[in-house]
Amino acid sequence: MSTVRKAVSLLELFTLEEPEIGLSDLSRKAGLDKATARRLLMALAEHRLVEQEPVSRRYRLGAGLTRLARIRDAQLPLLPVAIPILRELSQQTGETVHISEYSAGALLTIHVELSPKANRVNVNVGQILPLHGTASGLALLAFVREEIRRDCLRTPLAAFTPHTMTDAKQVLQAVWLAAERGYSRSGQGYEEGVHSVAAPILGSDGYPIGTVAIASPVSRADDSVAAVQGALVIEATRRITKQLIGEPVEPAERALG
Amino acid sequence: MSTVRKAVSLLELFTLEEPEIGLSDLSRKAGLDKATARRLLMALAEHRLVEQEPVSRRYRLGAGLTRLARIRDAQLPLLPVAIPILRELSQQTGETVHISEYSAGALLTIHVELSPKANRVNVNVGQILPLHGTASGLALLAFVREEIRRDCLRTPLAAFTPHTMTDAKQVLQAVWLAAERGYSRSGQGYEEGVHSVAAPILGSDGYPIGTVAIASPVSRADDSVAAVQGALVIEATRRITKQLIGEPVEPAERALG
DNA sequence: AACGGCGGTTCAAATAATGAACCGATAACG
DNA sequence: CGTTATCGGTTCATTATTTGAACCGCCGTT
Repeated sequence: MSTVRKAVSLLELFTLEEPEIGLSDLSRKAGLDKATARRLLMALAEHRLVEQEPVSRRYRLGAGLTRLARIRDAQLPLLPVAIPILRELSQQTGETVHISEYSAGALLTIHVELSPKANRVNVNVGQILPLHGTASGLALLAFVREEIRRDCLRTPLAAFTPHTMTDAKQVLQAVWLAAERGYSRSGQGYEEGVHSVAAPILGSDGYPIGTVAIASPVSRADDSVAAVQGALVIEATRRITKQLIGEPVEPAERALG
Repeated sequence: MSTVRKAVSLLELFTLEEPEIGLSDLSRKAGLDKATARRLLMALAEHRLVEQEPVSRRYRLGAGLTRLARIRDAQLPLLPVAIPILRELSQQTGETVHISEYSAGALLTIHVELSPKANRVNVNVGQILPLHGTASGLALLAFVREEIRRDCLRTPLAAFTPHTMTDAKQVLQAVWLAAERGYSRSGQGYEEGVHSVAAPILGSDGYPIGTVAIASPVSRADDSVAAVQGALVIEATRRITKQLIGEPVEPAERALG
């Protein structure tokens, strides 16, 4: 494993639940020697990607990350634009709504608006979603470049639940349906008991840069609910796309059977 | 130079002005071989710290940074709390206001509210401020732990303008004055023609975690203006501190002559 | 006082990083 | 329309960096 990968994997040990970690703990969790972990941390600290709490001597993520993230967000300010729209969508539907960003062949969940209901779907920020097993993934596949879709479906498809579609043909059917309707649907393909509906956010080139999904307990989902949610999620993503680009964007391509 | 440092220095080449850079360009700017730069970028991309624009093949900062920054900000949510207060402060004074975070022995500027006036001070997000040459630095030094202050003033002090105080005794005088008044003042210590007034934001332990500064053209600054700005910047930092911690915080220590 | 865990350091051995030369593709030029 | 330059990307023998077991001093517990 390259040194850089090890260093970054150290960064990824910090979570919302555990934002400060000591050296020994950190090295154990990363599977690295203490000396190695320390050298990597020092290098990261030099650029403020981590910092050390002076009294406890524990490490935490550094201010440099805030800075870099702001540079990125200035270029592609997804969250500030999307969050109010997601909140509204969550209120309209009473369900958990999450937004994911497409990056390096996968979807990364970057924000969640939780349903106020006691029986709700919980989604974590930072979660990586498989393209073939989630509504978000299907919505993305329905509008990406043909080549990316092919690459994704060529590799063997992992099963996350007994309901996961692992046959490429089957997935393609769902993708075609999503391309036609404008929204995708997935029942328990990634997590048991979770039903989702999703639509893509388009970039200025007409290809998806991410997705928005509404996740409900299966007990509250049926065809008519899905149709309503589908229409709402399409509207939400259109609004986000429009605000992001400054004008409505048409999909550059649609998966067609 | 360690591999990690090289990798991070690649990240730091991306700026608001140039958020997308090609491989050759990137390797030249970093002073690295093209092959080396590429390997580093691949490692970073694997963790989504950078991503590659599929068509132009140029690189840009990745979504993983947004995610990590959100974890950090959840722990220390300076900006969301501070920005509205900074904006107000900028409107009250008509001057440029900036906030910096203390990390690893230096101040990093994390947000700027620019003055609406034509003749204004421009400050860039991401800029690192020297502790002895800026009002922000002096405000910090006035309230940090004795040991940090000593360490800072022991090393030779760089001169950024003919006005920079490079004598530790002289700097200490300014620090003492700042500790007494609650705000610091610096005239052209870092940039010609810039006058600044600053105060510290305190963490729950009573030590500064950052500073807020009001930067004016020297032509608009005199003793009475500075006194007014000083009172305003103290009030702003107190409000930020209070919102951050949940209650007012008294300084743990003051530099005293 | 003995113990165990912490953060941090050392240095010979082992492994990973390096970069000059190369490839094919694309854009610019006379 | 060939020539040239630059792009992103790759290769592999050479080289320099990373590695980790053992060590330190420190602190709180037993």
